[in-house]
Amino acid sequence: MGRGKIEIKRIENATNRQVTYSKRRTGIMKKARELTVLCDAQVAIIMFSSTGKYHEFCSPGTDIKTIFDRYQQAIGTSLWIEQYENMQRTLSHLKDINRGLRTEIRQRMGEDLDSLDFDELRGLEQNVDAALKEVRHRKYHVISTQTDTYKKKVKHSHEAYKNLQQELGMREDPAFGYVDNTGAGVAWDGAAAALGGAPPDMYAFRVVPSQPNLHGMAYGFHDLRLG
Amino acid sequence: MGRGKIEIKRIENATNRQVTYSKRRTGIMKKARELTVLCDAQVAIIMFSSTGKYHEFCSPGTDIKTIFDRYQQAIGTSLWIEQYENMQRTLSHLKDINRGLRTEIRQRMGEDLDSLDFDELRGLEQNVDAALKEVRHRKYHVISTQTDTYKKKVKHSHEAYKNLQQELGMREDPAFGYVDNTGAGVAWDGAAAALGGAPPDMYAFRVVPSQPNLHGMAYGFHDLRLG
DNA sequence: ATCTATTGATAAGC
DNA sequence: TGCTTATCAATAGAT
Repeated sequence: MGRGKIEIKRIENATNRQVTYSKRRTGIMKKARELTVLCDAQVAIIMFSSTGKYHEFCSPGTDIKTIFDRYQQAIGTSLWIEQYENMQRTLSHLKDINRGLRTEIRQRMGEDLDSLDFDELRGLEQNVDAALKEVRHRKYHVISTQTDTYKKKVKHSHEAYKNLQQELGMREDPAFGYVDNTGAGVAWDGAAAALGGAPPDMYAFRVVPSQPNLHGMAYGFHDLRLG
Repeated sequence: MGRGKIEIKRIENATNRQVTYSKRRTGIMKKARELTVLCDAQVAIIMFSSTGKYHEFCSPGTDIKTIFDRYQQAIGTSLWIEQYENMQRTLSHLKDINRGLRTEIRQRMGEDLDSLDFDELRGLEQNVDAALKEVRHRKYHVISTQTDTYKKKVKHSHEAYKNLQQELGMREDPAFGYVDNTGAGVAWDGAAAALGGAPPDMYAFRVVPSQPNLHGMAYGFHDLRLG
């Protein structure tokens, strides 16, 4: 229908293609509107041109989402609804788990114990007691390991210092009678400081007196509302 | 286009309407297909007849859901997608939180302590220690409350027993010289047993030697996978 | 955009 | 539904 018949295949000329798209798009929309009125039907059309522009048609009195939902239900594979409900289930399950975990943490902190009976309290006590031993053990392990490390570092530094001093003494021109002990001493102090401070403060490194944090949460305070 | 021009308004004759629906539907589908091929466009059409039957058209190489998603994104009011992504975010956030909570519980149980530095260990130790005191305190509270309760019950029972014995002694015919002390004694033992066992075992009621449970989870073991 | 020659769609009838 | 055909509508190509 036009000045000549055309083959139904992709129009290579981009301009021509765009023009034809516009004309025929209008035609389809009109047909859809007529169908809607004549036959009392519901029609939804979504179109994307090759240039990415979109156009839509929808029967009056409804909207595309409604028709799409109805379509999903009709076709049975209401993938989305199913997926949505699945997510909702997963979510509430996760929230339940979350609630339980927070309750357990509170109880491990010695709060909210009213709901526990004697056996549960006994179990909790034993468990927390065992945990305390573990934590202490680990703490002592860490502290002794660090102490050893620092001892070694200090020892090595001291040896390096003595070697340096010795070398300097050999290279120094005895005629000048001058040895830069001050400079060497400063270097030594600097090395010791860089290693985290020398004894007597060995156990005080990086100690913060306030509530310590773990994973961004302070032990002793938790936001126990549901996320 | 037909044997006569028709007005674009609802066709009252149902049969006629249905026939026209079929014919025009086919026409639109054909037009849509041609548009797809000629102009390299993506088209999705959903149609519902007045009788509720549905028909669809979709450009080859894609599907209606894809086009609808693209449409939702294009139009901006991607209500559904937004809601979906919101849920997805909430979900992964909850999962992260749960992961953190499980880690904290494990650490409160004395496990997975390697990642903690000295300060964190010190804070954890103090916290667990305080919690242990709380739990012990609560346990003693529960036990003393229960002990009092049982003492009272035992006392009441004993009084009831004495009253009963007295009443029996008054009603018993003294001529027979017989009082059923054995039976009363058995009754008394039964009452004591029903109350949870008599003293020296007062503290052993309902003690289960295995791992106690709390909220369906045993202290000392947790399913620490993500829900 | 607008204009037409031409093809395409379809109303009515069977 | 499917086929036919007279008629009207859509549109290809030019301007």
